[in-house]
Amino acid sequence: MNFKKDLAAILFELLDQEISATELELMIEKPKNQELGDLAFPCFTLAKLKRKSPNLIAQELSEKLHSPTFEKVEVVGAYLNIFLNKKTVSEEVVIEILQQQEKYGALEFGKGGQVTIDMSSPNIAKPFSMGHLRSTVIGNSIALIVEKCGYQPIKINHLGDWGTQFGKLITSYQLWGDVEKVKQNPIKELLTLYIKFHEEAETNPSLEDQGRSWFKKLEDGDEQALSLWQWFRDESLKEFSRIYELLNVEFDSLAGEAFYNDKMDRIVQLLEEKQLLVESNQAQVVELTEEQLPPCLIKKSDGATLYATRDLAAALYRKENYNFALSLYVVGHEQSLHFKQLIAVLEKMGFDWAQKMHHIPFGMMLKDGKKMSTRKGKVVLLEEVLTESIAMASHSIEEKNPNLANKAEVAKQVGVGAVIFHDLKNNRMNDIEFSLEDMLRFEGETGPYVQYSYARACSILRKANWDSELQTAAYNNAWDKEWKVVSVLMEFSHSIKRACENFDPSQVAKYVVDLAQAFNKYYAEVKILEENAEQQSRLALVDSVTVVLKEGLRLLGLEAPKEM
RNA sequence: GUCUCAGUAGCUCAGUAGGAUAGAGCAACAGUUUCCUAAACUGUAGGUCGGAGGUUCGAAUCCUCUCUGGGACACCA
Repeated sequence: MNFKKDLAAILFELLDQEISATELELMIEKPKNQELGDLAFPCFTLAKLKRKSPNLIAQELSEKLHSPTFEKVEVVGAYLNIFLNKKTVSEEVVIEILQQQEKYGALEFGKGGQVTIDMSSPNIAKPFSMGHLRSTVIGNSIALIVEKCGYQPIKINHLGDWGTQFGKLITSYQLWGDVEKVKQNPIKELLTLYIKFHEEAETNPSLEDQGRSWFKKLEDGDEQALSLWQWFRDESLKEFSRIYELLNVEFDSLAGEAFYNDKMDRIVQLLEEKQLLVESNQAQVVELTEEQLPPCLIKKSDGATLYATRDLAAALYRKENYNFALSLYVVGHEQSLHFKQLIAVLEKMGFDWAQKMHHIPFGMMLKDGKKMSTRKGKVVLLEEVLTESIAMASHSIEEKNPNLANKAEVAKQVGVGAVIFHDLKNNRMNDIEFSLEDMLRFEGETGPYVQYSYARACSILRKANWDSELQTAAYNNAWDKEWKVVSVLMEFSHSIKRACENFDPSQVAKYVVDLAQAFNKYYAEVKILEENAEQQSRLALVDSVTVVLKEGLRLLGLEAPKEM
């Protein structure tokens, strides 16, 4: 069902095989405006080759261009505009969707390859902020998209569960902590203790030493330190899992920073063997002057390891355990330099698979135009936002559909959907100014809008007692009013491909909005349930819209309630 | 200072392996429900694509310079 390819093959012959079909296929474009046609072929570049005016070439080609799938061919200036046969194509598309169901749009180019995705990665004992939301939601959608393209995704939550802050936290807990309080509200209480530590440390610098010494004990395997650390970790994870459940995100691995503690010596040793380690200001670094990057710090002057060391160990571990085809890191753009260095060091070590690693950066969540900081307490908590959004969805339901059966469940799906969609609909690199108002908007280009479109379509099928098994109903209309919808339906796979190639879920988000818009227009214009000869074909179209909307939403991590 | 990302309608953004008259949503204004869920649909208005050069049949898109804003740049992650 690749009409571009068909057209390219025909043009290849008509142009005396002077330009390859693949090249021609790349030249074919979609007209800006559907009234101009479904496919367009600009003839400007042919002018030199054929030594004729482009307009004349277009004219000549149009006279020779014939195919049963083309309804007509028009010439506008140097453009060859092709109109597809609406009836043939529409029936083909609709039947394909109804037969393939949720498999529609799937691709195979990733067949079998494993893709590790480093995502979410919140810090233990700290609140799950809006910043972590981005990594979680983008990573989750990329996992789903990559899977749709044949890969096997492995979602890794690289937890921030190690570091000097745990020494500080243990110190603070020993001095002012309370078991019950922590159990009741772990993250909030641990954060309070962490903040208190910093406040007290300003007047009592010896606390810093205590913190360091507790972290040393932790590293040395001190039982008391270790059990406290384990406890903090467990309690934090319990709380995170509540959020992950709301977001409907699961992980294949929770191997965080602590997991790599015993795997770093090997990296340092390897670097030494390859003579890449250089001493600089008492620290051990890998020089990256040829790569025009600042040196990468491997060991501090006191011999302790660093972030980069840990990530090197993690990269190697992932290669050896998953033998990834791609290794993705969904981490904020602030860390771009770090990942450039990381990949450069691995390449220097002779690991050609370093090229399979990709940093997937994204813009920041800003508050008043500035980065949000945990210290100033100016951090927005994701859970509060989600709760608020669900409440708002609930309110809308009471207003618009009070007789709905499972209100609470639907409110959750819609409320959470609004938040996720808001994050995914734009290019990842854009910074987002935090605005509850924008996030909880349910009209226009939003998650709820798409979900609503889906619910409407489902409602029609329900009213019609549509039997989805009837995949070959009589299709007998002109497919004129439905053409816009059909032409969007057939673009699904293309949007998935783009999303996968660029690791960009917004491609799918935009697609799903396009489809919802086309459907809503159709819905307003045509009375679908009208009982006439063409009713069955309209219902088949509506059914195929529900299939694609639902699958598109799924790829973004949103649910699709049948009623709302 | 170096590197990096961004600058398109009042606001939020699409569009960037060069193509036709630069598109949506929100907000504003005017409409649409005896009829399939109005979380919808229709219409009006809104633009020096930050600026200046260049490349060419053609530039929001590519190159150079420049202005503005965000971010990163050695012992945090």
